[in-house]
Amino acid sequence: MLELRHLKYFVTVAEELHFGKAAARLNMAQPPLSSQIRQLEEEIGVPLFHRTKRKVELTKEGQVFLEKVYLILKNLEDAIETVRMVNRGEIGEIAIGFISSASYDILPAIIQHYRKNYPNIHIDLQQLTTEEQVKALHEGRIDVGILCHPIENDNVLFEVIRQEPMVIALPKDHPLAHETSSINLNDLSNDPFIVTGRKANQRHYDTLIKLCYQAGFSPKVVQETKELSTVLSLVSSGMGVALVPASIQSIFKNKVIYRNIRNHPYTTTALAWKSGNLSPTVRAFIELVKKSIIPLMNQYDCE
Amino acid sequence: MLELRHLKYFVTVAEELHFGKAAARLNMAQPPLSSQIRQLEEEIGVPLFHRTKRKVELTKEGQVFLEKVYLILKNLEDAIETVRMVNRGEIGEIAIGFISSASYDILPAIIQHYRKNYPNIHIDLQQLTTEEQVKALHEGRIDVGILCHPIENDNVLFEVIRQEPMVIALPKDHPLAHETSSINLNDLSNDPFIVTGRKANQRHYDTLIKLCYQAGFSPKVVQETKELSTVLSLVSSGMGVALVPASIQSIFKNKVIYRNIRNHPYTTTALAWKSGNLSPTVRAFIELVKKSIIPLMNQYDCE
DNA sequence: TAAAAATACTCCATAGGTATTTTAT
DNA sequence: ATAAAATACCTATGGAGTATTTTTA
Repeated sequence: MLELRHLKYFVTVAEELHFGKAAARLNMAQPPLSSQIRQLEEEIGVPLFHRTKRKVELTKEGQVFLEKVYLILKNLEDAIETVRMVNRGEIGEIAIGFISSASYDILPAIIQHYRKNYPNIHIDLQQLTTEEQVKALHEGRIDVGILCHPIENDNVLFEVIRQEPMVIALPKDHPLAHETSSINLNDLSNDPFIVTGRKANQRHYDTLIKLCYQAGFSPKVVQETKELSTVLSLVSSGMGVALVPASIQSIFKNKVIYRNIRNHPYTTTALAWKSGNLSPTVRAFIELVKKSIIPLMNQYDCE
Repeated sequence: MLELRHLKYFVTVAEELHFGKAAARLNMAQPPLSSQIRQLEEEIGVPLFHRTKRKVELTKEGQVFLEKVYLILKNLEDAIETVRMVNRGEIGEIAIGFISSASYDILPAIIQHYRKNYPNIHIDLQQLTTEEQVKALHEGRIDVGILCHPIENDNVLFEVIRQEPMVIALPKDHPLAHETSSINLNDLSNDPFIVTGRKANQRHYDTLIKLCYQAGFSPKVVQETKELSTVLSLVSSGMGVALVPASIQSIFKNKVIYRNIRNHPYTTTALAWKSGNLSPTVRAFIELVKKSIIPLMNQYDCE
């Protein structure tokens, strides 16, 4: 039976054109090398060397075979190296889902770090709500999700990336805009609220309703938008107030006033993935987020 | 040590996704197959299958490896098939030298037969004198030569292709043109002779001189040309007579009269090649000429 | 006659077999 | 309960070693 051994021995003898020297290079004795080469020639049914007792040379067939075998052995080495890179998560592709609120600091931080460490992975980014991400994870449309915790789903594992306070965004001319202490939500019971769309982001809407309910009132929603940045844009125009995660404060800083809330409600962002066998790419991504991103995200204190 | 065995077993298991069935297809028992696959995984340092006791599936790495291994095994098969074709002389190239007088019937017959049997061999044709061919054979510029026998050279082997009479070409209005019996060369002792160039074809020139000398006169050479066809063209114009091989009679038949010579001088065309190791292409060419061409060339009787 | 491949033989590593166990469904 | 992979252990083929012969330049 033809084996790689035969091909490697053949290449060495073809390079040395001397069975003794070739055997030395292969760290073996000359007779078994001769026998393996003879076996190779019988296997493919073609003489590869002209031998006399004095000198060895390649036949025409041997010359042709040598070129081909070089390539084959090279391809095999490359294949193994490629597979090892795949194994280390260094080549491949990853589809990442994220909620819009992650796009202001968590997502850029992750992408920047990840691309630096794994430059040959193709990244497919998809902005999706938390619920859409859970579905997409199951259907394999995304490999990992950056979403709102908690999620009520077995088969999905997660790691909390960050807990951050919810804050109130106020127009500059709002009566509460210049207080220094944190405010009570029920101070806003008569204010119009701007929210990200009920349909587009059920969870955010539900959170607002729940917090206001706990504060003893039902919020007056005047406008729904799709993007969080649009919410803030409308707040800055004086249309109303909004409940937003603290990390958004970096943006619209000079047009909108952000105020902490008395009882410190918070929101949790997590990295999620489907339980079961992870591809090396996904495993490496999760490890990198755990090791490099989560430590960076401890800027808010939420007890 | 990684062997082809491992790759073939891997492909089979990857196709069946079932160690038992794969082992059956490979005509072996399941445990050694499992052990060989495990060995492969350890060798390249990467898991290729997710195994439970109940089902087997390819890892991401395994999927990538499978594609590459398919190609590698295919390339190896192709390489072996190519080498076998080289061995049968079915692919390659051959450089053939030939004397101009062979180009009228021997060469076309050989090329036609050869191309029909070996359509994938590239043929390089070089018109050369006999002496040039002997040199070219030694220098490896041609693989075989079609030339004038005899040749005084060891290291060159040959096979006679054809012996043919030398005949005299006469203009239509020559006094001897309408005799039916063969003529004596010395009947032409006063005729002007046209020859292929002394420099271009020393051997042909020498033959003429020798035959005339034996007939008791020295020929009067009025013109030298490079090509045999030019000689005949000049004969037809009435410029003189010429000594030519009989096989040329098919050409210029209606413009020139050909007459046999009393004592039947003849010329011998042979196939020649360098002694030593022949490439399969050359070996096959020589065999084909011996078997198919030489029998066709027995149209002249030269005893 | 000297260098190098082939031959003759010996040995042991390991590919592959058989019997059995483990485990997931 | 059953199917399928893993484990344990055994066998024997053949790859590789040593000693020697053959050959030709």
